[in-house]
Amino acid sequence: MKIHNETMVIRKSLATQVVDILEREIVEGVYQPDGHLREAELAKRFKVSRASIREALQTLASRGFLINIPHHGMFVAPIGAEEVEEIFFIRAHLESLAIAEAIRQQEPGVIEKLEKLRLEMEEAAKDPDRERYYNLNMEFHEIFHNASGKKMLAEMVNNFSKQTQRYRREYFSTEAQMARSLESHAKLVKFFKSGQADEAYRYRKQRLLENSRHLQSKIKKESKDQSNSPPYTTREIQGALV
Amino acid sequence: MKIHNETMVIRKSLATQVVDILEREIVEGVYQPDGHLREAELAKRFKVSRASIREALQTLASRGFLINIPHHGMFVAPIGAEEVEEIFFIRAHLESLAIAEAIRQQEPGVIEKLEKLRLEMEEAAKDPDRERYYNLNMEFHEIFHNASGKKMLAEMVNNFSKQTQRYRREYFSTEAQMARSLESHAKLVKFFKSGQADEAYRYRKQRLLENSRHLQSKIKKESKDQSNSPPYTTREIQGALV
DNA sequence: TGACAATATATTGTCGACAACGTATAAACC
DNA sequence: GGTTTATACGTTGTCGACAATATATTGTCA
Repeated sequence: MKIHNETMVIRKSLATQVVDILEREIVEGVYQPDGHLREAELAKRFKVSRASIREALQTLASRGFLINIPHHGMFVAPIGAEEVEEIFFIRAHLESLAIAEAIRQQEPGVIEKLEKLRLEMEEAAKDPDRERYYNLNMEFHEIFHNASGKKMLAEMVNNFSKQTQRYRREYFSTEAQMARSLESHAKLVKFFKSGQADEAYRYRKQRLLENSRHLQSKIKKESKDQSNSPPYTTREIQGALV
Repeated sequence: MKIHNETMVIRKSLATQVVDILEREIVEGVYQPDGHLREAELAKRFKVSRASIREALQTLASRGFLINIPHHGMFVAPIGAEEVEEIFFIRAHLESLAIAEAIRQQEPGVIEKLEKLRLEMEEAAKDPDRERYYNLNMEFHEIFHNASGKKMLAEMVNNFSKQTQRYRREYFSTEAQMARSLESHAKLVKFFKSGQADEAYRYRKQRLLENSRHLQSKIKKESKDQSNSPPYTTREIQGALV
């Protein structure tokens, strides 16, 4: 049997490519919360049709990065204190679940990858190279979640992580926080080695709920400083938001 | 101040209308698992352009009802034993969470609605009117979840419910099962009244995990009877599915 | 001048047509 | 006859244009 399609590489659709770029830019803060992503503008920038842009925007909306207001377009999802609380609340339960499952699974090769990443993170912390630490941290957790063997669960958890990423970015700002993060990873790796799934579950949940409280107080303080008014004010739109 | 937009009703986009119809049809089994939803066909049926159809299909895919295979289209998500297990696993944790939160919230008016629905369900069980019971059951749980005050959580849980709906349809087939369901609702209402959030959490989780096992064995038995081969067999597509 | 109506502008919503891709069928070659 | 190459077909992917909608601007009248 001959494989006549030698590329074997699935050519990504234009919409998918746009999604990848925009998602990263939203996470990195290039687009501010409540920012309006105009279709025509993006079509010109990426040199694709508005159809592809619309498809990309819809995908991002379904992932929670954008919100669609009919006849007004897509806006970067503004995450207030309440939303952060809710997202972290869900994360706290799902992510700890994924971790516990991964430990029960004991998929071969995982522990080595985690240990390797953990060591690299220690180096990055010493430097200190925050950007590198940040990326390694993401990778560490994604590998952990994927090792749960539950695809949907891992995908959901990874997506939630990305959503809160823009707020967590500033989390690793102080070295004390990085130290706490390192300790956390060491504990998780230890739990993995010894197969202590339940302990890891409780530990991770606890940590995430702590992070949630930490971030909430931070956001509340910020929003007090600059009481930002919503960009849309008409009665109809307000109604749509409810 | 005059409201010059007297409709005040948000005119739904064509895509949204199509979504509503197709989602129900998928849940009701009009479209079989692995069934191919052709854009041109649907466009002709609904008398709208393919653009609107594509948007609708993408939405349904993001909700987990369809899977997109590039250059081959959208197919009704086939849920095997593994997927059922995973969905129920996630549901067991998230739904019990929503219920516990709703009980902690004690939003006024909720308990009356739940009690009213529960009594109607008892009637439907006596009849027995399975269709009515089924719809009341859905409403009961949606109200419960929404009362959690956590919008995302409620939305996620409700969506998962719908996804497993096509398998649960046959669940209320015997009267013994309906009786167990009734008992479960009575317990949940009791927990709500007495504010026993933690008890409700444990109870609901337990029940869902039981349902999961029950359904899995059923599905496994079915698939043994009719070993259905996948509708797509080429190497490329198989690769895309991984 | 102030309220209301009419117009202009910007943006999303919808459409039909063509291009690209993958598969099945038919033709050509040994 | 069996294998390879070429062709035709069906379906999704992409595009540019037009329609519908909401807001902002201008014009009109008291």
